Amino acid sequence: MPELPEVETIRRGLARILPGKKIRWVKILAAKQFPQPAAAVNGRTIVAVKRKGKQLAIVFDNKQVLLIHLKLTGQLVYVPRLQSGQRAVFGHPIPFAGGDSLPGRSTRIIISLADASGHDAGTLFFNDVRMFGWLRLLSEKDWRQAMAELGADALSRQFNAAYLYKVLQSSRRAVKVVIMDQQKISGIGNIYANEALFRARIDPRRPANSLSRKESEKLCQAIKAVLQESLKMQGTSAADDAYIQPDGRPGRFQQKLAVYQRAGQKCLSCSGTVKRIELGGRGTFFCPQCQK
DNA sequence: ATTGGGACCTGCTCGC
DNA sequence: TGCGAGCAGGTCCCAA
Repeated sequence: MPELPEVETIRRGLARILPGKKIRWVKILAAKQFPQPAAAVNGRTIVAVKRKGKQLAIVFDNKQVLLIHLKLTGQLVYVPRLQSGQRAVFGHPIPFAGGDSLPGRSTRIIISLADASGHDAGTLFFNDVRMFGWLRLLSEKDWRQAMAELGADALSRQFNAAYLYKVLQSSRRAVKVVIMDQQKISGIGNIYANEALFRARIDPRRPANSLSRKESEKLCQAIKAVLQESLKMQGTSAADDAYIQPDGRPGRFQQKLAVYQRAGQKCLSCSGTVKRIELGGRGTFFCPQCQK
């Protein structure tokens, strides 16, 4: 599922492609996911692609913003210009896109692009098997307000040990649930919450306000480290995971996962076994021997 | 106020 | 072999 490293990888990919391009037309196949008239963005030129937490923002020349949340299975795949009638075919299958060509079974929105002179400049496909993701066209003001409602981005300078300690002190919910609360810290989802807590050797069930300053610092460093390492490997395309980059390639950080989806397997740092429990209704993986 | 649980969705896996 | 139940999970919404 796209979390901070995956969404940032997508942002970087799109930032190389989209700025300077213009929207020719938009085809909305799932109105629920983009409940505005497609014509609202026609003719707009893209000036930037931004991100906070797990949300992407395509900024237009008129300051309006197309805010995108991929939720669990959303994909943004860019296909360069094709001959008319030709379908995009990749050298490797695109998970959940309905095969190795686009549009696929799970394509929900198609955005046709043009270069500055109005010629076809490729197509952006929004695929989403489970249809939880969404796109919204917002004014700059509404976008800023939506971003202000998110907690500090986990890779920003604003998110540091002191910030995390303060957040943790404010709740006695399980520490894992709290670090996944997007209103407190944005960008951390189930994979990296599990991985960061393992690296920091902290039991995910502990009440957030039971962590010392020292433990908060350790956890903060673990969060930053795991997010940065994953980003270097273009994110995690785990089993059952729809995440791919805009060019269709998967990420590689799944090779580095220490606990996520490793229930029953040997802990990588002790003789124990990775255990799976449920916390806040979500699968939680940890090593009961290492994590206290 | 905080917290827990269901709803939203689809495709895949599993058991009968 | 075929079918239905169960499961996965980010976020929102409601209820206790």
